[in-house]
Amino acid sequence: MTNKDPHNSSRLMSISAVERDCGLAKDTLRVWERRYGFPNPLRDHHDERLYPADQVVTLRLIRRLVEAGHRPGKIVGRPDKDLTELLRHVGVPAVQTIGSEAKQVLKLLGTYDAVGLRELLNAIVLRAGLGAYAAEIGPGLAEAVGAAWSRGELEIHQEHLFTEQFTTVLRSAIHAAQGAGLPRRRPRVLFSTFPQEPHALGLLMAEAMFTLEGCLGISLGVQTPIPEIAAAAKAHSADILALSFSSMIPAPQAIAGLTELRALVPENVEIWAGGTCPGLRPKAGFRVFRELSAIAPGVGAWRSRAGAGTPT
Amino acid sequence: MTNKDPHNSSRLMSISAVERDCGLAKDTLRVWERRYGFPNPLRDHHDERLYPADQVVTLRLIRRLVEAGHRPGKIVGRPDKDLTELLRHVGVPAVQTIGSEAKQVLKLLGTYDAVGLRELLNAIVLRAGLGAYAAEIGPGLAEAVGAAWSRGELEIHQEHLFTEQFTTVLRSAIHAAQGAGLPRRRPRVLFSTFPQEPHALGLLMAEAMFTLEGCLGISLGVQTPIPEIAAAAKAHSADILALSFSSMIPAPQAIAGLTELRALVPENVEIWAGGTCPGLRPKAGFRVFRELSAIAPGVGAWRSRAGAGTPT
DNA sequence: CTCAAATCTTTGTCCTGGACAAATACGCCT
DNA sequence: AGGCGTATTTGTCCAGGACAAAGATTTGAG
Repeated sequence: MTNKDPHNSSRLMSISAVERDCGLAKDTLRVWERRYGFPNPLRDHHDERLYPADQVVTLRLIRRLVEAGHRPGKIVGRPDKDLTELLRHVGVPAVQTIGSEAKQVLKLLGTYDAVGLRELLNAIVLRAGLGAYAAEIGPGLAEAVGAAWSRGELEIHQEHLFTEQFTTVLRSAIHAAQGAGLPRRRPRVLFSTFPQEPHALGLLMAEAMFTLEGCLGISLGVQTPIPEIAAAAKAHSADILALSFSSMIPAPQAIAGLTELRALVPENVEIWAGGTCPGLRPKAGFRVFRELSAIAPGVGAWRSRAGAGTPT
Repeated sequence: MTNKDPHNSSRLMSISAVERDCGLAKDTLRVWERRYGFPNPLRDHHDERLYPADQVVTLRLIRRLVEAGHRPGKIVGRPDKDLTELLRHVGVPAVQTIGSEAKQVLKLLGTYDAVGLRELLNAIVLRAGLGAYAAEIGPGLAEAVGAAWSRGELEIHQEHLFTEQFTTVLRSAIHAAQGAGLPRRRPRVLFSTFPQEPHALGLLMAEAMFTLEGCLGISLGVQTPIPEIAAAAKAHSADILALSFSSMIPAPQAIAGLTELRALVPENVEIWAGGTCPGLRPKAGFRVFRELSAIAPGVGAWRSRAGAGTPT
């Protein structure tokens, strides 16, 4: 067996370590090298790729740009300077409004202070409220952390740590909101993602927005096969199916899945899609929410449409 | 581009879907086919593999056996009957003592009832206590869920859902225990895993055990590079580094990592390894805990060794 | 008889280079 | 401007070979 990995040492990384670090498949790394001449790794004595640290950082920049909708052919091989310039124009521009919190988060991640981070996030959610935390501050902080990672200022496991703490705080805030005064009433909303989509963050943020509107929420977790989503919708007599997408799924596949789902559930069950999937357009049979803030009015509209909004 | 996936339909799965389902790398699936003649997928019009559902179930059985230490060469290609027979002899044998809870869990997973599952787990942790929940019931339930998955009675996303709910409940119980009366005192324990190890469950169960002993805990999350573990140990002046392993990491690599870590931290910092890594043996420089129940006496021994056990 | 060192076998990961369909961009027409 | 057909880009898959790490087995020493 040959378990290539320890090469994190001495600033040279094996292809599997780069795959873990950058989230780029080995096949993709190899085909980019063939096509664009980058990355350009060294080789060990048995011709296995060894990626220098600086190329890994460049790959991180590329990864972010591709996620934001840029095409590899246009950017792979360009110097870091160009890439950072392009990156300036992507992402949430509201970073300055949460600049001080973001700085604190990065500092806590730098000192491996998970507890401090959780306390900070808890303080933020208490001060700003669940809505702002989920819809504005959260995405802003995630953006800041992702940007720091792509600049090489953070390691991937620190981003994971942030996600974990952020998720924990958000989940418990949702839980608290569900238990609080406000009586729960329809729509009954079912949350999940398609099998190709492992990201839970967007889903959870959506869940927060629906919870604030007093909806009844049921989370299936991520990566549920489409037939099972339909089955669960029936079992729980859901009114709305909320599906979250990132750029992991290409838009046509998302649309195909949504259409398939549409055919499996009754007409009166609505399908709402959201997330950061470049090029996902609304079509007959489902709605697309590009902003979390659009959820609240959407729920209001649903309730007017549905009549009085029958309790439970 | 060619994003192979939707083939979950019609009971035929693409190689990438099987990889996700079974946790077996595409390369591994192909080389098993070449070497052992199994799996034996159909091909689509462009010679791409299409795995029938029954072969996928067999692959799940094989996956579990390999995880438990069996060698592929001895079991790949054997009929399901043999595999199920072998599986009877692996895993926690205490399943009957928690049979009724396990049955409830499987039922709740079957009806996609995440909330009910969380309530059940919460009830269990309150009744049985954190220690029994983390050290006995948890592993037993995880075992039961994994076994049901390998028998084809559960889909992989349902196992994920269980893990998520179990983790949430455990985390909040740990949190509650930390806040409760019992004053926290040394040893100060730092938790993490090596970069190749993404499983958080074992780590969290260990954290529960240490918390019950009144230790000061710091979790770095999973997949921390070794130099960063050492740096965090220094920054937090940890007394013990607790590392968790599953069969994702082969034993020699775990030992190499532990030895590397040993060289990076002062002599007086102890390194404790645990988890289900077949063939991980204690060596000079670090201890190996095969059972969670061994942690409590271990902490007691540490405190006697360290003198009175200085507070904070 | 126990344990460690040396030898043999098994096994997962990496390699090259080719292929193609899905995804996207572009140009055209209404 | 917006829908449709064509051209280009791009990620994933394939075959088949190679090898070192992991594990099993044998050998040798105390």
